[in-house]
Amino acid sequence: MMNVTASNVLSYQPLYEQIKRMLTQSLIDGEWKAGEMIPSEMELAARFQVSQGTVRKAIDALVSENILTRRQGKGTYVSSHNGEVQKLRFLRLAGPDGKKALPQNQLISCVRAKATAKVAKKLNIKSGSAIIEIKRLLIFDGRPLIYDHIVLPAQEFNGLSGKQVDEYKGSLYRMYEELYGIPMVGAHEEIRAVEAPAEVAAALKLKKGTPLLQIDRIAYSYGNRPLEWRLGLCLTDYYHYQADLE
Amino acid sequence: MMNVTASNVLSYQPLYEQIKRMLTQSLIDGEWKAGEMIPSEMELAARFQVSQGTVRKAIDALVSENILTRRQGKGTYVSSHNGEVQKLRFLRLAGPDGKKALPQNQLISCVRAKATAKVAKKLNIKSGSAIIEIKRLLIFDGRPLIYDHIVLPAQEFNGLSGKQVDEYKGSLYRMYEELYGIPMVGAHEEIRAVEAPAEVAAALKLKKGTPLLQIDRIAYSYGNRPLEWRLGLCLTDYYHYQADLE
DNA sequence: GAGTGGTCTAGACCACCAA
DNA sequence: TGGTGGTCTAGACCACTCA
Repeated sequence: MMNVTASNVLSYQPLYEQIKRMLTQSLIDGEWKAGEMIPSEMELAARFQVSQGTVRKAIDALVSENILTRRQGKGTYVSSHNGEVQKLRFLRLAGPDGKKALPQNQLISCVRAKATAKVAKKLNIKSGSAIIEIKRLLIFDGRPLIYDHIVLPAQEFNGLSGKQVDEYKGSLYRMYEELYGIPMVGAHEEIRAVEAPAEVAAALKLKKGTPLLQIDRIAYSYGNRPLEWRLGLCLTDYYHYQADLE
Repeated sequence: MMNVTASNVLSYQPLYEQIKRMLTQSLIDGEWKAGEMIPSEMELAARFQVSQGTVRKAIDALVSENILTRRQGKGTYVSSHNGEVQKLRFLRLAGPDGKKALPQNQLISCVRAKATAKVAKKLNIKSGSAIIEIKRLLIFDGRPLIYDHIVLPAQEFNGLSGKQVDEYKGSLYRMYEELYGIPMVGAHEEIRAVEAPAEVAAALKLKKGTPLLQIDRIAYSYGNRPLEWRLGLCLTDYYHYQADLE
């Protein structure tokens, strides 16, 4: 067994933290891809020369971050944006009944461009780097409610085209995963109330100046690596954004 | 030791779930109040006739819900809204730097009234029950940014007056805890973008119709008991609402 | 030094799933 | 039936706090 007490005092880290980091590294290296099963707890315990309980605690932490998913009797899997529930994982908009539903997707444009200083900062890339810009409408119950402006670093999403966006009706995160091997595991959102700009008002068929919910989102892959910036403008007359506090 | 396997198959619940429920009941019964230390893990293990590890797992669950707080070397405490960090627990509004700060509080009114059907439904009380209505401004960096309308069931907050609201500058949740023994442990929020009504626009010194973030919050005490309804209207030019997704 | 939470182990047994 | 995750135990030892 590993000698716990001998670890460097100045950089003391519990064993399960170290194992958590090693598991994360394996995910970054692509040893296990989204949707796949990882080795059993006993196998991992043998690999890392620790007890099953310690591996379990490391996995617990990753499960609570929605990075891994346990299925009793089957195994532990890499979380993906596939499946009915997972597909809506990052969607916080719900109807009057509090229920969420996958919207329809209507592509407006998908072009290559160069990153402005503002965008470069959001994506942690160099100003002027190649980016891909997507604009689209999201349609709930037949009503266009969200105008999305999405920016991706072109280097990681090489060859992405509007055709692909169309094919993956509405679920871009599933597309990132399946076509580019990039699973998004978290996001940070800043929310404001703004007046609808002319272009957006026209697309959503609203009067210019109508109040809209502006959701400024940066999405991250493993290791807090920002790989998508998204600015959504939402009409919140029928639908609303929901959050739970603890 | 308790016989785990003998528990009713139809209603099988892990031991630690049962213990979690018993701990929650003790909190509801007021055995331990906000800010107080609960018995040590060994003491609880002896009381419930289980191992320390099982008590630990029950406490883990309550800690992850922010209901209990561990302090290594000292003990496990009932979470409260006191203290610098805890005070801002339910505040999601942050400045341009992403930092949160406790706002100043300016009371507009505090009156007794009867619950309309809408309010009664939110607070799960009978229509026509006595309620307390508070209106106030929250002031960040000298700017009035939030117009709050707060409704409480009068039965649980007997004798609450504007004077008390003033004394607990801005931190109502601390007041609920200290004066009425009611710790809020969670909340559900619905967020929309709306036009400022005349009354609110005047109070915040804005043009009528300015887009504001409307935060409709129900706050809960132990056992998901709703005890506060709050409708906040926020100017989000300088500050923004922030959320993290996983 | 005594008491608390935090980590780790080894092993037993249960619940669930698939073949 | 065998493999997976899930629960529970008993005991050792570490890290932290405070008197």
